Amino acid sequence: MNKVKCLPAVKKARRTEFSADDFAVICKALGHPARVRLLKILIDKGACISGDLAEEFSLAQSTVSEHLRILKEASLIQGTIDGPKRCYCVNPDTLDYLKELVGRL
Amino acid sequence: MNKVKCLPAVKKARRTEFSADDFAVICKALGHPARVRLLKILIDKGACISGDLAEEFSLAQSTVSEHLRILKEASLIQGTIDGPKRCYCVNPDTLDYLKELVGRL
DNA sequence: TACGTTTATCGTCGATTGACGAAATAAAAT
DNA sequence: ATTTTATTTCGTCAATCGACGATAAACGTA
Repeated sequence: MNKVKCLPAVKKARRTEFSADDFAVICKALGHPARVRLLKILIDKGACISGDLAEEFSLAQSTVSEHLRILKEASLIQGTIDGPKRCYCVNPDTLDYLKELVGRL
Repeated sequence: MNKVKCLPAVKKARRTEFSADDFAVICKALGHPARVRLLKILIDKGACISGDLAEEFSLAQSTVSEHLRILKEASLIQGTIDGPKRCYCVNPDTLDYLKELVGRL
C-alpha cells in the first residue's frame, strides 16, 4: 500500500478516474473533528486569521497551528502572510475535487 | 474535543444541521487507501465475500478483516453471515449521509 | 536596534494505528 | 463427531497521532 502524503497536482487529478489514494489523503486530513470545524469555519467565513480560529477552540495555540498545517498539507486550505499574522482560506480546487470524488462513489 | 466512535443513528442524523463529528468519524474510517478501495469494490460489485476482497490486496487476510471491521464500525458497510463466509455490502444510508455532509461544506 | 505580537516548529509523552502471525470461532462437509 | 474451510480476534511491535509547553521565527513598531 503505497503512501501518498500530499496532493501535488489537484487540478490535474480532476476529470480523470477515481483515485482512492487522493480520496484517502483528503479524508485522513478530515478525520479529526477539530480539523473539520476549522475547515467549516473557513468555508463559512471566507477567510480567517489564525489567532481568531484558535480562540474558537479549547485547544492550545500550537495544537490549532498543527491542525492547520495538516489541512494545508492536504491542500484543503492555504495560508497567506499578513504582517505577523497568517490569513487562512479554503482551497476551492481541493474542495471541488473532494466533492467530485464523493460523487463518484 | 469529545470523541465520537460510531454513528449509532445515521438515519436520524440526516436532514438536520451539519455535524462535524459525524463527518470526522466517516472521514477517519476512509482515511486509509485500503479502506477506500474496499468500499469502492463493494459499491461497484454490489457485494463481495470477504475472502474475495482479501485477494485483491497485498495484505494479510487478518489485516483486511481489520479494515473491514473499521468500515463496519463507521456504519459504512454491513456484513451478513453466509455459511462460514461473510458477505459484506455497502450501507447506503451512511453513503448518502456522507454525500449530504460533503454537499453542505 | 530592540521589543512586542503572532504564528510555526520542536521535543516530549501517552494513546492510537496498522501490520503480521497465531490462536480462536463458526459453519459445512465428511 | 471430527475435520476442513473461512473469518475474526488476540498479542505484539514499530510507527504515527494528538496534545502540550517551550522555543524559535517573522514581522511591525517604538
